[in-house]
Amino acid sequence: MAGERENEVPRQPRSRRKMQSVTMMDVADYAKVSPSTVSLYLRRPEAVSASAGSAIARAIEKLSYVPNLVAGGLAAASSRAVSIIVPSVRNAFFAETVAAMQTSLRKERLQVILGHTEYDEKEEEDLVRTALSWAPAAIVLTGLCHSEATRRMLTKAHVPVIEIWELGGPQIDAAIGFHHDQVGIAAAKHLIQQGKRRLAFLGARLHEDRRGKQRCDGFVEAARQAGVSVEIVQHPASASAEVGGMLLRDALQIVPDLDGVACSNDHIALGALFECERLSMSVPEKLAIVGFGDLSFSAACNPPLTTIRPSGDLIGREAARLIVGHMTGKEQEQKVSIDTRFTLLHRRSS
Amino acid sequence: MAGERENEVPRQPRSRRKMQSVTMMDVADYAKVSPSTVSLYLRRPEAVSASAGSAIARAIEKLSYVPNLVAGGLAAASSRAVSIIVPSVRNAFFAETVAAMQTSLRKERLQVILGHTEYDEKEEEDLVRTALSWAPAAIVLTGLCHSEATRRMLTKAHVPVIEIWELGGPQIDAAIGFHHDQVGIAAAKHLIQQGKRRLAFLGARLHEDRRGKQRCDGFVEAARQAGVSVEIVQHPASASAEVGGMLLRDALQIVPDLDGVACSNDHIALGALFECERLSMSVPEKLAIVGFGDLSFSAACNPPLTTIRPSGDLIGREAARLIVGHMTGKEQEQKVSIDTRFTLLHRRSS
DNA sequence: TGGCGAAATCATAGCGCTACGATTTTTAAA
DNA sequence: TTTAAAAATCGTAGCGCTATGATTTCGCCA
Repeated sequence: MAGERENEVPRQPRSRRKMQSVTMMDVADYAKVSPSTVSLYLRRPEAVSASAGSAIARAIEKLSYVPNLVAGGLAAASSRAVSIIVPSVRNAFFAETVAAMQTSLRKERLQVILGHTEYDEKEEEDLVRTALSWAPAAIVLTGLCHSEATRRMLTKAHVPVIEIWELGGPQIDAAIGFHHDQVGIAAAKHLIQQGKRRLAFLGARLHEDRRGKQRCDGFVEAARQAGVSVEIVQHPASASAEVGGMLLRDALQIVPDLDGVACSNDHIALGALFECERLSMSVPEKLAIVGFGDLSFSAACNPPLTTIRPSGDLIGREAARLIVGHMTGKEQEQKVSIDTRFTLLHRRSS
Repeated sequence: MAGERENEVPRQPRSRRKMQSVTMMDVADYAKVSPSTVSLYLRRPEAVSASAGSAIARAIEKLSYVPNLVAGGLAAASSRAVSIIVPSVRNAFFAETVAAMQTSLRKERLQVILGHTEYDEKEEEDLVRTALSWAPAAIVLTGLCHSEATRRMLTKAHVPVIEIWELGGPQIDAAIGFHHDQVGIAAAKHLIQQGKRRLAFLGARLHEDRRGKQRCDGFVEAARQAGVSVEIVQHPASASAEVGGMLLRDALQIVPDLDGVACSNDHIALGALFECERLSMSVPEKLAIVGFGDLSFSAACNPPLTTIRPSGDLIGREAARLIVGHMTGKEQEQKVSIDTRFTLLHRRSS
């Protein structure tokens, strides 16, 4: 890195690896203040006099100083990083939340460190362990279900933990999300209200997708309570339009006079819609379809898809708000839980 | 945190904030070796004798020691973090790459730090600045176009830089991706081969989406060279099925006897497909449609969508490979460029 | 048994910054 | 003016770890 070894001294006592060429010390020298003042200025500009402030600002500009957050994190015993652990960013729901969080956190100069569990509890445990070694300002996890070891590490570490996208179970610190069983209930009630009486839930990967399963359970429960026939048709693969088509075919085999389906998400619903088209089954007359997610294509289908929209971005923004509140000491409450709700969008597929 | 202040000394010289309760020192004491040996064991287990190794392993297990990567990063002048800056993770393409990278990097115990530019060059500059203050092992950027300040910072910082998802321009260090103009050319050639002679390119947000624009340009150029009529129809909003429908209507207004369209991505193509359905326009007989991306729904549409598949995951894996190679010193080459190619999937929409 | 090179281990000096407590300067009240 | 209180600034001891070079231990042959 820095080429500082070729000088006249026959042998230097120690050749140190340097991280950066210009440090806070250099800025302090240039601005004729002490390093502490520079540090203070960087963290709480309002605590420094206007004259010192502008001198420091000029020095930073002149030397193009970039603070070393790693050193800062070590000294402060907490880094300006937030660790977010989601099942997968390929999933549009989580991508939306991650994007919203990152946007909100950036304003507070917090960085997002990302990890994917791929729906594996052991992987999550590992990711949490690594996350902790970064001494993050907060850790964000998906869902309320974690291994015992994960919970133990988190409670021992004294890091604020936020669990997102699920509500209604034992939470570690804060939780932000909604009740997935209520989504299922809303879908069932809606279909029944539309006069449908032979229902099915089309689900992908329900053995791994806890929240999908909750929606399914809510749906089945509500249908049963209303005295309406209901079946669960599922497939172990992850959700896609192809799987949706297959599931609808399977469902029609089991319940030939099927007249309403709820799907674990809009990918499945879209596939079901395409399958109806292929089978010349009129939607919603012969079969009503309700999805989940309100994905990018949902409003543009033929017919437009009735779906339930969660607010993934709101979850992200609220999580960021909580983290920032916690850091600034405003938010004292630990065990908050925020219900971000969901909306049923009644479009023409039902 | 650590409760070490209640001892007999009337007043301690300094109350220090502690990051963690059990440090490498504790492990060393427990295992009866020096801290250096523990550090060595953690970084290169094979350099430590079997007896010392197992003693250390036992100590780590017993004390449930979690190494502090922040301290490690400071001491080593480079952290085990890789900063990835993409326009948006909501975009399925980048989500796929990010996911693949994170999976590959995890095996080498490298963390992903994520940032979104939202297609804003100034934002990118800011993100790069912050990224640098983490002293990452590498920085991954999207595309080859960056502000002058960004380039300056990066070259000055001596960090390996990898630019992804674009090839064919001046690159900083390594670049991994493909030539987008060739995608456009492939789409045009394909449509012409199918006997189509009145073409249009349906594009969303082409003013911001550089790579979409490149595909568009390639398409138009190839069509012109073949002596085939071609129009560009665009919309400033970001890609969605709704915009796709609108664009197709616009296109038909401009070119009533339109017989082939290429779309800036599959969202647009899907919208066009739906619009055809509404207009009772047979696909591919009256109108052939080619998309880009091979998104989750593309194979399941009616008719299945002909599209061009980039390999987003391969880009991610290759990037990870390069980074790891660089860290271990295997990969010496700087200015490599890796062409990950693309595939035209001829399905029934053309 | 001695001696030598290789392997294993160690002691130490920071990496760049922040928080603490102390000191200096400024402000306002007496 | 004096003086207390408030505001601004400073000096410094680590935060926990790694890289370096030095030292010790080991394996092996003469």
